[in-house]
Amino acid sequence: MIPIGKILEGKYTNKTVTIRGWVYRKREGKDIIFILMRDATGVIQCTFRKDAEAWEEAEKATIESSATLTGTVKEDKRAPGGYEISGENLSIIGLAETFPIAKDKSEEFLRDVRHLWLRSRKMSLVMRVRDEVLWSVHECFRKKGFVEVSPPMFISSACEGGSTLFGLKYFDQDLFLTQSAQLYLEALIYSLEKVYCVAPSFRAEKSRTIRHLTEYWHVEPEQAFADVDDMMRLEEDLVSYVCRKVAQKCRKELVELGLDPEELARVKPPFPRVTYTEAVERLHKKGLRVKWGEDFGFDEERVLAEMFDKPVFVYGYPKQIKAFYCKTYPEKPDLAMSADLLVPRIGEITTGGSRVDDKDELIKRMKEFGLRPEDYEWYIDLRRYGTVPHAGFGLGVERLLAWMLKLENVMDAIPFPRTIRRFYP
RNA sequence: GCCGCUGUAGCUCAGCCAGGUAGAGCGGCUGGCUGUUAACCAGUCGGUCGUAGGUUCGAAUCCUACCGGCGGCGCCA
Repeated sequence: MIPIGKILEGKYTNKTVTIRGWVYRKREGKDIIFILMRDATGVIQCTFRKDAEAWEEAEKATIESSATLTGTVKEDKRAPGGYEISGENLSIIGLAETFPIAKDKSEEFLRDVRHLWLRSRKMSLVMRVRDEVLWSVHECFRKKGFVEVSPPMFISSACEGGSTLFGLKYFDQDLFLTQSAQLYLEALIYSLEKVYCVAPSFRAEKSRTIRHLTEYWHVEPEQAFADVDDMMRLEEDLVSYVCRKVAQKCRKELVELGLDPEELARVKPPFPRVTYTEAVERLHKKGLRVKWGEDFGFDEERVLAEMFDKPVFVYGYPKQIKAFYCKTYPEKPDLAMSADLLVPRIGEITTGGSRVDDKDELIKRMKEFGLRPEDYEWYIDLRRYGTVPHAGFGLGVERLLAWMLKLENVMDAIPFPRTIRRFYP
């Protein structure tokens, strides 16, 4: 059994091969049938003459039927890809009914039949790049001495506000699905110091945008004895590493998706860094009306991101617009040691920073945010027994991928997207 | 949560503003075709016009409610 990709590399010219895969296209003439076969490695044209033994079987084959095919490889400029197989034998494995996806298709329909649309060139290319993104994330953390850990998905109290959690019945208790592993990662740094996870996060935000999923994959590192500046360095290293690896290893995929690998290869540290206060000033110069102390909306993020040719960090936010666990600068107690990484079109792809490491400060901040410290006893314990300064961040995998591949929607960066409106298939 | 757009054949859409017998292309099927490139040519099959009410002699078209989908804002990764 020969992978089609190997044949297209010219390694089997004039040899008899057997391939297996699915019928990608079919065109019938009076005395000749063209069947384009695809497998995981590529697409190749196969011809069947009327006098061939396989003619009848070739006539029967329908789009997306699975089959085994034997024939002789020939170099032929008329064939897409430059090579074709002169078909001698064809054996249909699973005869396909009329495939619902044809020439005309809408985004809506393709999402209704996502289980079938995953077979398309576009989706398979994106899935290959996604694989490389995840692999290179693991590689990068491993090289830096981080230990991969597995956080829980069921949680008993909110990581942040609480209004955006999915609730569920857990036997006779009310529990939630996690929206971040952060609090659990914080517990693990006391033994492992540098940890990370790649896990799903669930958010019940009723967002209707091209950058929101209710279930998304979250890369979250947490590091002891580190602060927000260490995190920004880690983030730019990670994002650059991933971009470089994808540019190297997914060159073909990028080109077929209509992208320039060099553009990704140019994403290198350092990324520009802008303080919140500077960002407000820059936005004022652009004519946007933002008041110091207010969080940026998507319009502001977009304008900021488009000022630079690389992802940009915005750091030093007013503490009231950041989460309760965000540490503040000792010399500027109104500013959070927190940074967001912004990219054009998608907006935030990461948020992170230093965490509050003092027990009394943590309890005070919880109360300010209307949280009940008794719900977080275990988390407060982490500050009771050998607390250390520490920091971490969260990266949205689908947002990263959507930015890297210029996808129209984060839904196309995951095989089976879940949004407020869509959970089938 | 607020706002906008949208729903007509398996798929993509026209018809709706100005009410009067349901249309095209693609796909399917049948036939034709000198090697096609999402082939081409001819014929043919295919629809409770999202659902339920209402107005009207008459509703895909006007009105109301509901349902599905897409997007913008807010919220966030």
